[in-house]
Amino acid sequence: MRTLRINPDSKGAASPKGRQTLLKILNAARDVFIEQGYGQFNIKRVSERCGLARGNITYYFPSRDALLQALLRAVISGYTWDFDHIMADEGTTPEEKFVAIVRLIVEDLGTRETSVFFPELWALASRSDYAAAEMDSLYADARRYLVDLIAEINPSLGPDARQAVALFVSASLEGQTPFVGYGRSHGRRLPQITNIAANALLETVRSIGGGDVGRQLAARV
Amino acid sequence: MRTLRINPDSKGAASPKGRQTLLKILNAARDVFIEQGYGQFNIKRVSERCGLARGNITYYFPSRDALLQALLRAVISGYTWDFDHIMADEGTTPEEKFVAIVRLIVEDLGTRETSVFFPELWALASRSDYAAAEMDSLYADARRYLVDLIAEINPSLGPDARQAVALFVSASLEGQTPFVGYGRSHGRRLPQITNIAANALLETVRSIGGGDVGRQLAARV
Amino acid sequence: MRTLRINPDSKGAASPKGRQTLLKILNAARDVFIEQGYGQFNIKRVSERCGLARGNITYYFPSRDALLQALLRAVISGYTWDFDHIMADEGTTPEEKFVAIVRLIVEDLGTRETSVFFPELWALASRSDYAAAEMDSLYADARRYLVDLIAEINPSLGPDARQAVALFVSASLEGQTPFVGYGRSHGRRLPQITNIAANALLETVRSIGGGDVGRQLAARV
Amino acid sequence: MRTLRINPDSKGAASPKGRQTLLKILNAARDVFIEQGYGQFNIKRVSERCGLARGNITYYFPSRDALLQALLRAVISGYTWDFDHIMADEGTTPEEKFVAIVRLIVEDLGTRETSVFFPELWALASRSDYAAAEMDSLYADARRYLVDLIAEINPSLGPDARQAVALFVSASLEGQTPFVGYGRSHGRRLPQITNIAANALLETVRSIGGGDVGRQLAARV
DNA sequence: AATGAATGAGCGTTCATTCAT
DNA sequence: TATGAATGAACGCTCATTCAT
Repeated sequence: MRTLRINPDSKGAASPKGRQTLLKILNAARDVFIEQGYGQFNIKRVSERCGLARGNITYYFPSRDALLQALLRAVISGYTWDFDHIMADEGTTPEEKFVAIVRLIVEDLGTRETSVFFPELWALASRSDYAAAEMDSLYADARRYLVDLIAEINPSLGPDARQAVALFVSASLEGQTPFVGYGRSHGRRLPQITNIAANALLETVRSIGGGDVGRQLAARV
Repeated sequence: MRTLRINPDSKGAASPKGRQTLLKILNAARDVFIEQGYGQFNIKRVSERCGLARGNITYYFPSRDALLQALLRAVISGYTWDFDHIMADEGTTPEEKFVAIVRLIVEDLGTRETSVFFPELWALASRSDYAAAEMDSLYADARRYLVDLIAEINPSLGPDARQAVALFVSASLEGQTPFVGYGRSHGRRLPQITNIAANALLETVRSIGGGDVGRQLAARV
Repeated sequence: MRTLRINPDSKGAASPKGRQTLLKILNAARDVFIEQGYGQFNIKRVSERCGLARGNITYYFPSRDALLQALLRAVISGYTWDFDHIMADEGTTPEEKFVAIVRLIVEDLGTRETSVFFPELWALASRSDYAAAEMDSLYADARRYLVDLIAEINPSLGPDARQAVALFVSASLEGQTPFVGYGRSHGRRLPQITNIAANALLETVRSIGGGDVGRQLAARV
Repeated sequence: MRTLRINPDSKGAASPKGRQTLLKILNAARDVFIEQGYGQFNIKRVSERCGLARGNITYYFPSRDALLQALLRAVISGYTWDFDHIMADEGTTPEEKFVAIVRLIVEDLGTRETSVFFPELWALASRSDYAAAEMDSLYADARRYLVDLIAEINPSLGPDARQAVALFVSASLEGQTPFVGYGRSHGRRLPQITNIAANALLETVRSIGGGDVGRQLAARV
């Protein structure tokens, strides 16, 4: 399970004890959110989970919504996938790096936390600008790596096309979650899907046409 | 907006008036679900939406959950994408049919209903066996068409590999929803993504290796 | 199970079909009352029990209370214990008749209906004048027999004393219900208690002092 | 009116203020139960009675049923009749003690609380295991004193017979409640019935045959 | 006579939030 | 900081009752 990162300007984050309690609350919040979903996510359950009085939760988070926002930020902050060491590895080709990243993402979606958290986040993003913004920043981050690799693998793609292809690749990978994620109906296919994804998306990046992808492809089909 | 289909064994569908009211409730329920999400989906809002007394909602649906289930079923029943006429068109190649289906799906995800409903459904499926089952049956249905076309386009794939590839294709398409769906942060890229998806996935189906996909691919990468 | 008696001036009691439905409702009402208690006694359950629409129940009984009253009367009407043949038996002494009546009453309290119905009725009588009146008339009826026998067994007792002793005897017997009635915690002692009651109460009637019982006894102790 | 005893392991009894509020709630609950009966016993009425918000009642008692259970226990705990000083009086014979206890019980049943509470309890005991258990423990307590006295008054009775006779005596006394209790139709006869009960039951204990009461008596009648 | 439909009041329960200590 | 206490709004659900057909 990933570790949560406290937002430094949270209330109570000044003293060491405050920081500890903050973490206790956020961890409990994460557990409740993962185990019971957004629908059952409320201060009462969180307080029971971490053994603190309800009043104390509101001391740190003035409202339920504030807690949820802090939770989203904390979870998402912990998610910056560990792509850096993949990128830094000098002995590997861009293709190999691309495949490694794809594999990392797909395998991650086999964890309970990921396969529960993200669908909730996507749903939330329809209602909450805050959730939408957090979601955005997370994926923008991940796409940055993809864009760089795509540029190397397929130099014929222009900047916008690279962005679009990275978006497609990223969304394709995320889309596997509700189907082969932890506990989902095709969960046993996760390894198989991992391989398919790696091959298919690498091939896609290699072969997709140059120029303005959108217009060119529109003509072809 | 799609029309809802009443489950014929719903209670209260005895008289014509009852059936009309049932539909009124389901429509209101759909609206609330789409506009406010699962979190705000409750009988009070539904009753206000359709101008009926709260008690009358429970007359038709004995519990909030029963209403939700009926709603999921009704929405999902209306969703059997209109693939039949695509498949029936004798002048088109399997590749063209495949691309047509891909386009149909991606374009559909640009509608408000789809881009709100499905993420909620995916999140729900983590908690509710019922939602999971409905979700499953819907996608199983859609994949059936894909499997047939994949078999024609790439005859070297065995039955299980076809299933896996169809699953990957379908999930890849669905995965675009939270990113380029209606109102989502990259919504303006929907046409571009549509083209990329069509080309990339067709290419994937064409070129993906025969035999046991999983093992073969595992070896290649 | 005793049969219920319809109040002839009930609505709908005119036609044969009406009478039949009335009985169906009352039987269902009795079952619900016995099986679920006054607290769960409501029109919905009764209607489900007898398979009639709720609207139809209110056709016969304009209100829940009216149904309850009719039920009480119907049950109580069916309860006039069969004392007449005991009293008519010419070969038996008054003592034997008294004991026979005591036994009949105590044994009856071993039935489920009796041991559930009467405590509910006693509780009800605190709140409802109607229930109190029905309860009164039932027991006044039963006491009439006792008073006659007591007069024969112990001629020294004046009219008021006879009434008081009969009241004590009757209440003593009823009091066994919550303790040795059907399903109660000392239910297995019912036969034993029957014998004790028969002997003790017969002895009581025989030996209790003449004159004004109240004053005399007050002096003795 | 008797005082209620708080169950020491009740929730919310942490601070003095909490304990005070708990008592306020229980008192209100008792009043509602006595004045309006089990049928009208609900949290809203209790909250109105004690001037607290409904939510605060559930803060102390998580459910209506928990409140009812606490109420039963509190009322019953307050009921351990004051028999000890009667038993301790060295100048009185067992007969006199027996009569004193009988009088105490019968006179108590002339209070409003008793004559309303117990019939409700007996009815409740048919449905609720909890009520049945509480009822049981209360009466088992009371019978213990009777059994001891019976053993002294009539040494020929074996242990089981003593139990049975005590049960009969206790039930006979309780049985007077719905008839001569406070507000009941024969309430004016309470003093008269007190005397009859005292004499009759003392005589019963004195004269009832030794050996196995059940079998012997069965033979006699 | 009987049904299905509809209403509205009422209650249990949950829960975010406030506040005194 | 932390807790216990208290509030009030909201919601699910039950149910008696009314009414058109």
